[in-house]
Amino acid sequence: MIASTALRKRLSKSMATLREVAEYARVSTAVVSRVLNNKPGVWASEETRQRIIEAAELLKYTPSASARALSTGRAMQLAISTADASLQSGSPTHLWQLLGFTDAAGAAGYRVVLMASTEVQPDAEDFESLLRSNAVDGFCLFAEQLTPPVRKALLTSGIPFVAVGDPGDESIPQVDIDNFAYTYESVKWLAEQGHRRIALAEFAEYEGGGAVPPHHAKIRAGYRAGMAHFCGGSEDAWEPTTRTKSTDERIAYVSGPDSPTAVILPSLLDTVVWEASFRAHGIRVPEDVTLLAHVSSMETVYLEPGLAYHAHDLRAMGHRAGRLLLSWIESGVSPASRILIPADPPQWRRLTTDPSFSAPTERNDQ
Amino acid sequence: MIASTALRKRLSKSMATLREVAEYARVSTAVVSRVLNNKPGVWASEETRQRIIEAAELLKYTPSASARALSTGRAMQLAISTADASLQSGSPTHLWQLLGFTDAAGAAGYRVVLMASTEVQPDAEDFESLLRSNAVDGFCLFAEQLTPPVRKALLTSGIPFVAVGDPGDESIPQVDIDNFAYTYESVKWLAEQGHRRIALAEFAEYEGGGAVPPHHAKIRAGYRAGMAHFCGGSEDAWEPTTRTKSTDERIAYVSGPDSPTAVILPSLLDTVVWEASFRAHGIRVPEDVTLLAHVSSMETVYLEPGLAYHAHDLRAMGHRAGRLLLSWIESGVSPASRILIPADPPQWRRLTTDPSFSAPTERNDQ
DNA sequence: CTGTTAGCGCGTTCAT
DNA sequence: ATGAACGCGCTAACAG
Repeated sequence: MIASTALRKRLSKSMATLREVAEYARVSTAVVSRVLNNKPGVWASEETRQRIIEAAELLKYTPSASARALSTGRAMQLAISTADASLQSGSPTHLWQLLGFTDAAGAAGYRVVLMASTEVQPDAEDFESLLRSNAVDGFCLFAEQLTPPVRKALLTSGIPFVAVGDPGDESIPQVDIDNFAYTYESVKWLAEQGHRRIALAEFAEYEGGGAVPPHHAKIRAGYRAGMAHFCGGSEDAWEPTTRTKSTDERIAYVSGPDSPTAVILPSLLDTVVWEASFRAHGIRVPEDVTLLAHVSSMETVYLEPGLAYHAHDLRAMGHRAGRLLLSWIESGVSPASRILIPADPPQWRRLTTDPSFSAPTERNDQ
Repeated sequence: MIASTALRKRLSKSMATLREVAEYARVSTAVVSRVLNNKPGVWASEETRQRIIEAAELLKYTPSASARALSTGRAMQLAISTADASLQSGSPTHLWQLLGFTDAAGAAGYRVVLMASTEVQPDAEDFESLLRSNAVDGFCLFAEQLTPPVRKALLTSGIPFVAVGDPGDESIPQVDIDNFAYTYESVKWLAEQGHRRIALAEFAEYEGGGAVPPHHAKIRAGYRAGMAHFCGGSEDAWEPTTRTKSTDERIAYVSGPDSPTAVILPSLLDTVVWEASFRAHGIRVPEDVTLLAHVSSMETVYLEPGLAYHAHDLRAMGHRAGRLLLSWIESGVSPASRILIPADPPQWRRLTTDPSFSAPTERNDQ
């Protein structure tokens, strides 16, 4: 086949093989392999050792990934599925987790392969066939992807995998934000600012039939625990949703005499929308209403001055997931652990060109 | 080594090899390979052919990626670098392009590997070593990543690659939005709505020393051409920047007697910010000022009713880039082409719960 | 301690 | 039309 022949020629021109290095250094391939891989028990004459290293450098030797994979049975590759609703919709949240995961993999010499999919739910068969092809050594999944069939396929195959987020099953290796403590601390901080009537605005995707996602349950639990401890309890009306509300409804939430004086919001976009609604109607932020944004630490720069924020590091989260997965792969035994990432303490977004601004009762302790 | 032994055992239990399929079907491995790969010149007795296929299915045979790669010299993998400022900052724009690229790769049987990096500028050595390791057959880069050293490394190596966006060099294979026509059409549409004084608000990252990015130059050229053709020219003051302006400055832009009556905005976030500024100061959108948002087609759902938008399909763009790269890989010859993706026609965002809203002088022709 | 050799699983010539 | 044999590049077992 012509293409094949041409290919080989091109490759043999630019690629240095282990054999070539060995010939150049006048030793056998085995020694080269052992020296370059730092195998123990090689007190090779320090002189030949240098000769080998120099030869490899001179010839720009790079081991063939496929040959090594074939020989060792390890592809040195990790897979991550894109069959996720948030990711498909462009969520930076998942992108940061993905990047953090990739960092961890790269630092350990692993590559990350993206599993193609336009679906929002993964197909178990995709995992199985990729697994059988021996192209990857482990999987990373976002929590929502861990449907019963996928979970079963992964567990029975014995392949290492890790979940990012809260899959609602503590027995599988996972890394998540500590959502309970996170929201609890948000409430605590707002209480320290003098607030007692604090609202928690959440997404409402699951309204109308869907089940409450596990991480939302934890957020609510943390909120209620905080309210009970620091504010003498809360009311159901203080848990509005973010997406079903119009500007008028948002205004109404904070206008009554017993209405909340602070609102915890779950995303940057919601924060911008709520803030716009308030400012457009003469409600001052933070003087009249304090908005506490739950955001990623990468997003804080986009927050308007006068907002409070409580940030978590999603990239670190993905990184941690990668390391957990790698520990499984390299030890061969499932860590069976559940890692919760703590958040930084809440803060005010102070940077402003308006020198008259000052956040009320500033506090910034650990 | 214990781990290695355990590994082999696990693999041999769950993986079916070509040899096993051959033994099960009582033929030689060569025939199995030919039949399963649909090689021409195989009028194998239709009966054995069936036997082979059934055997493969029964044993859940999946070819070993590394073995095939080693044998054919093709890894069936494409690489995409993450060393990009926008991507690192969480840009959904690049994420969609990435997903589109992954779609195209997956459809052709290729996997996509993510090159790890926390940097915003890629290192040429990363590409070269990955290339030498024979782990990928081609590269996809975002335009900003194509710095001189990287470009040189790729060109001299002869490895197939493609740029997404505008690298400012038409000789290399690339896929981009047709930014000239895009902005030209935006102006045309606004002119059709009755506007004559139209502003173009851009990012200002390159102000203060940086060079004007190639795609911004095209956007401006399209804007000016459109203004010259449909509005009798434009003024320099109608090209403000989006990030350096405060609310007051934005208000000022549209408040004078000769100020713009329409503003073209480059992103969803800017759109939200400008709109909030206007509404907060009693400037009605779109009655007083029309805002035309340049967004991705995936984002239109987030636009407030009353905004105009002009969307492009970033996912399709990434897809097209993937196909271009694949054509290079499979033909062996550089396509040396430059593909420009057209945008959909501008539209009003009409969906609203407020029945009193109606966009002025609606037009929606192709 | 080092060199020789046998695979890893697949694609592909060469005989038949 | 089909089977036997070789090689891709590397690692790991076995000799020396």
